[in-house]
Amino acid sequence: MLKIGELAELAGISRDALRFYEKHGLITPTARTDSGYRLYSKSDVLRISFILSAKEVGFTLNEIHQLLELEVTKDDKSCQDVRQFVDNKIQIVNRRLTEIKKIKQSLQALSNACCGGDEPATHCTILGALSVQNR
Amino acid sequence: MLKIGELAELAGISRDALRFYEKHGLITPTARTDSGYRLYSKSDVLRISFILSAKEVGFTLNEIHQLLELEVTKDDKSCQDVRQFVDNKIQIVNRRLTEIKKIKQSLQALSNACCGGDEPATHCTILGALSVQNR
DNA sequence: CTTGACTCTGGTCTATACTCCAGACTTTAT
DNA sequence: ATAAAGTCTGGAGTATAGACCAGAGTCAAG
Repeated sequence: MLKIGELAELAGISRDALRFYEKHGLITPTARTDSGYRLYSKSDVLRISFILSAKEVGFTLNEIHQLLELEVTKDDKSCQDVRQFVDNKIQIVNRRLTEIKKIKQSLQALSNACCGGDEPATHCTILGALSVQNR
Repeated sequence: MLKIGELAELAGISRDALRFYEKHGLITPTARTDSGYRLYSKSDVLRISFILSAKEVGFTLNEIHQLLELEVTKDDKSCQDVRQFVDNKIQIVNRRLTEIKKIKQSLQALSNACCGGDEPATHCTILGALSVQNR
């Protein structure tokens, strides 16, 4: 079991962030010491790693909270609810994936085009690189 | 040339957002009418579309501002500066690309696994789907 | 057994990215 | 020609995601 400082270092975030996530219901330490120190288990580590991934992808803490709360209880209703919610998120993710590939190409075009080459200067701004893409 | 409301609708954002971007130096309308109405050109539309893409990818308005300001003036110094800045952003983009693929797989696993199948209920939370991935 | 590092709760403060008025002017439709 | 819809500036308000601080308790090492 890890104390808050240890988990914070492992995850690369601050203790305050961990307490903040707890306050907003994203994670609860598996246990506490007698003196009240938070103790995090292995599955807490997995949970934090999911939270950070999802954040990186652009989900808000609120959305992440909802994702973590999702549970299919095997009846049809919960199933439909979950499926609809998740499929909606997948759409969002797909849109981001498209955008991120576009931006990546523009950045790479910019990085490649300008140094030492004899490309026209129009390639040498991000919008130049972008409009080259668009052709 | 488009008025602010027309561009806002085209881009799917609010007029206030457009004025906000302007206030923060991300875009300036190509012209104004005699009465002071903003007029946006085609290249303004491209610029807004870049801003929105970059936002979707998770860049802050500040970073986007820097990206839009980038200009290689063909001397070695500006070239090096730009290259370093851009390569750094590419790294960030690559990290996000990795994360987004992970999350997408988890979401898809969750969407597929739970409805109608006879998978164990452990697959039926996002963390269940995630730890299935990890195996 | 004390000193320094860590943790606790509760609270205030900050940056980012807008949204939402208010009051005045302009344009468009009937 | 007038009403409705759109635009202007300036300023206040809001949500999100923490950072930072104070005062008090806790733990580990010399």
